[in-house]
Amino acid sequence: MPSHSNPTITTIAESAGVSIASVSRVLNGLPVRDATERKVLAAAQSLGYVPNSVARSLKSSRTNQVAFAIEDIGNPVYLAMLREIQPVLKQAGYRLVLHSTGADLDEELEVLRGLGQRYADGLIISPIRVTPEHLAELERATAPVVVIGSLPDGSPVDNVRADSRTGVEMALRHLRDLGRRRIGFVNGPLDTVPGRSRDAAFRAGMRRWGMVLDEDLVHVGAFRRRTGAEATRALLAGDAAAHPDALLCANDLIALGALDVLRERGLRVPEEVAVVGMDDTDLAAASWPALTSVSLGSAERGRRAAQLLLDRLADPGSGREPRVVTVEPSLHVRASTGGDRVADDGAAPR
Amino acid sequence: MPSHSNPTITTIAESAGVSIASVSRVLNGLPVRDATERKVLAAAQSLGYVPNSVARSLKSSRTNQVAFAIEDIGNPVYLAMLREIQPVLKQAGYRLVLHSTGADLDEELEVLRGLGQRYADGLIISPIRVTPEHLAELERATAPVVVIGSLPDGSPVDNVRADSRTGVEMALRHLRDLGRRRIGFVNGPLDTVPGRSRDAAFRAGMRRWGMVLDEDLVHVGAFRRRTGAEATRALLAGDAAAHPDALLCANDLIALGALDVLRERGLRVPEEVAVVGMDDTDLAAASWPALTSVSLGSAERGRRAAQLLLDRLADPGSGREPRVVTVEPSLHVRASTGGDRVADDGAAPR
DNA sequence: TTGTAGGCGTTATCAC
DNA sequence: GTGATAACGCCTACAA
Repeated sequence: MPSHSNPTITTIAESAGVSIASVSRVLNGLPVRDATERKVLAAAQSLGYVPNSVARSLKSSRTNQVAFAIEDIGNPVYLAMLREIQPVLKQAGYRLVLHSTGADLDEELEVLRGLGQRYADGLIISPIRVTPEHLAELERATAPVVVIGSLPDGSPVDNVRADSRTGVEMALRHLRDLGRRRIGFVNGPLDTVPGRSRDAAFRAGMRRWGMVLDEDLVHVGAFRRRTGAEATRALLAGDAAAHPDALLCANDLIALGALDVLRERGLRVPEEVAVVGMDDTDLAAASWPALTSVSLGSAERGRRAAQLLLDRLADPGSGREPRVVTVEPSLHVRASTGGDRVADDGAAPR
Repeated sequence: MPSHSNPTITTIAESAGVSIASVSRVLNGLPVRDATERKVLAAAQSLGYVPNSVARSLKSSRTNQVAFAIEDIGNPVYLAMLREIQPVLKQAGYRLVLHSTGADLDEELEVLRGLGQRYADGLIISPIRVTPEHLAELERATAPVVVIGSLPDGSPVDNVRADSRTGVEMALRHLRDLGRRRIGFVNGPLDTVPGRSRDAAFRAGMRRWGMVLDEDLVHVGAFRRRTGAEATRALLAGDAAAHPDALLCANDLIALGALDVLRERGLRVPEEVAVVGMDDTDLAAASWPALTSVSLGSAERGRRAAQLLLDRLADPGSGREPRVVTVEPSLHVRASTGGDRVADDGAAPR
C-alpha cells in the first residue's frame, strides 16, 4: 500500500540509498548503472511516486498548458473550434485551460493579461470585438497568441480568419440560381464582429450577383430564434408582392425562428420562401425542413489555430513574421432550399 | 515601455533598492513602511511585474486549477454540465482544465492517475463506465474528486447522480395519460452507463404504470439518429395493428431519427405516434414537431458537482463522509406529444 | 519595519 | 557513474 503523503525524489533517494541526482537521472532516462536504476525504479514503484508537474514547470518554465478563450462555450461555433483544438493539443502533450469570458470585454482583456502569470505556454483566443486595448495587450503578450477572427493588417500575432464574404456569396448565388430575386436578410447586432462582417458580406454579395438590395428586406436584431421570428413576421406584414422569396439568416438560430413563422403562416419552404442559415451547426440538420447553411469552417479554424500555436511553441527561435490563415467557407444545401431531404446523422452520439 | 524579460521579485527588489522580502510583503499587503511600499509599487508598475503562478503554486501547493473530464464535449449533456461548472469555478478563483477522453477507458483512468502530478487541486469526472480500476484509482486519489454518474454505495468520493428511473416514469405516465398503451423503446448500447440504466428504467416504468411491455417494441442500437430511423422502420414493418402508438427514445438524437421516418411514412406526430426523447438538448426545441423530452438535469448536475468540489477544497480538514446528491429529472412537454406548439428560444445566442 | 536564509520539488552543472 | 549543490520564483520564519 502506497504511503499517503506525497513521495518526492528525496523520499525515493533515501529509500533507495542514492542521491536525488541519481533518482532524477533514472526518471529521465539518463545513463545510469543498472543496479542503481533497479533500486530507484523499485523504490519509486513501491512508494507510488508521481513527478510533481508544478516543480517541473518552475524549473523548465514550461507548463504544458495552452489556454483557449471564448465568449461562450454554449455557442456551437466555439464548441466546434474547441472540439478540434482539444485533440490536437492533447496529441502534442498539452493540457487545455478553458476560459469562457461571457460577453464581457474586460474579462477578455483580463485573460490576455493573465498570460503574464505564466500558467500557460500559449493562448488561442476568439475575441468578441477587437479594440485598441486588445491590440496593445497582444503587442506586449509574454507568450505566443493565436487569434481566431480578423485582425487589422500588421497585427503582431498569428491570425486565423473566416471568409464570410465568400460564404455569403455562395449562398446568394445558390438562391439566384434557384430563381430567387427578392432576398431578405436577418442579421444580429452590427457592433459585433460577425454581425458587421455579415452585413458587409450581404451587401457585397447582392452587388456581386447583380441583385437589387431592398433595405426593407434587411432586419437587424439579436443572434436568436426570436429575432428570426419577429423579423419574418415583419417581412410578411405588408403587400404580398413585396414579400421576400428567400431569406438569408445570419445564423442558424435566426433561421429556425424564420421557419417557425413561415410554418405558422402556412408558407411552403422552399417553394414559396427559401431559407438559408449560417454556421452550419447541428441545429441545421435537426430542423424541419433541414436547413441549408453556410459553414464558415469553425472546426477547421480551430484546428489551424492549434497548429499555428504548436508551431510557435515548438520553435523557440521566435521573431518570425505573424502568419494569417484564411479558411474557406462552404455551402451545405439541404431541404430548406430544395436540397437533399435525407437527414444527415447528427454529430454528437451518446 | 516594460522590459521584455520577465521581472521577478528579485528584479523589483534591486530596482527599488529593498530586499525581496519587502517586495513580497508589499505585494501581499503585509504591513510595510509607506515609503517602502511606494518604492516597490513604483518599481513593480514600471517593470510590468506579474506574479508567477507556477512559483506560487510550488510554494503553496495549490494550483487554483480544477480539472473536468468527460468523454466528449460534443455531447450536449456534457456540454450542459460544463456550462454550469465553468462559472462556478471561475467565481471561486479556479481555472478549468478540460479533458476530453474519447470513448477510451484507459485515457479516463489516465486522467485519474494524472491527479498525482498535482496540476490541479481537484477533479470532476463523468465516467463512461465505472470499473473496479476506477474504484481503485478513486480510492487512492491524492486530491478531491467528484463523480457525476452513479457509483456503488460505499464509494469513497462525492457523487452526483441522475434519476433516470423517475425521469422515464414521468415520460411513461405522460404517454399513458394520453391514452397510449403500445409504447416502443429505442435505446443505445446496453454496456454503457446511460444505456443500461435507461433500459432498467423503461422496464420498471412500464410495470409501475401497469402497461404491457412487448419485447418486439424494444430496440437497441447506438445513441445516434441513424438508430432512431432504423428502429422505427423496423417497428413499422409488420402488421399495422402491431405498430406502437408511442416511442420513447433514449436520447434526442434517436428521437430525431424516429421523426424522420415517421414523416417519411406520412404518419402524424403525435396523433398516430407520439415521440419522446431524452436529455432535453437544444435539438429538442429545434426539431419539428418540437420534441417532448426528459431532462435528467445535466446542468444542475454540473453545478452541484462544482459546489461539492469547492466545498471540499475550502475545508482542508477532510475525512468527511462522501456525499451523494441525486438531481430531480423533469419532463419538457412539446409538440411531439401534443404539447405547446410555440417554439422556445434556443439557448445559445451569438 | 526590514533583511537573511531556507525550502517547495525538479533539473542540471559541477567536481569527484 | 555518482553525489553535492545551485538554481527556478515565491513565501515566511527568524533575527536584526
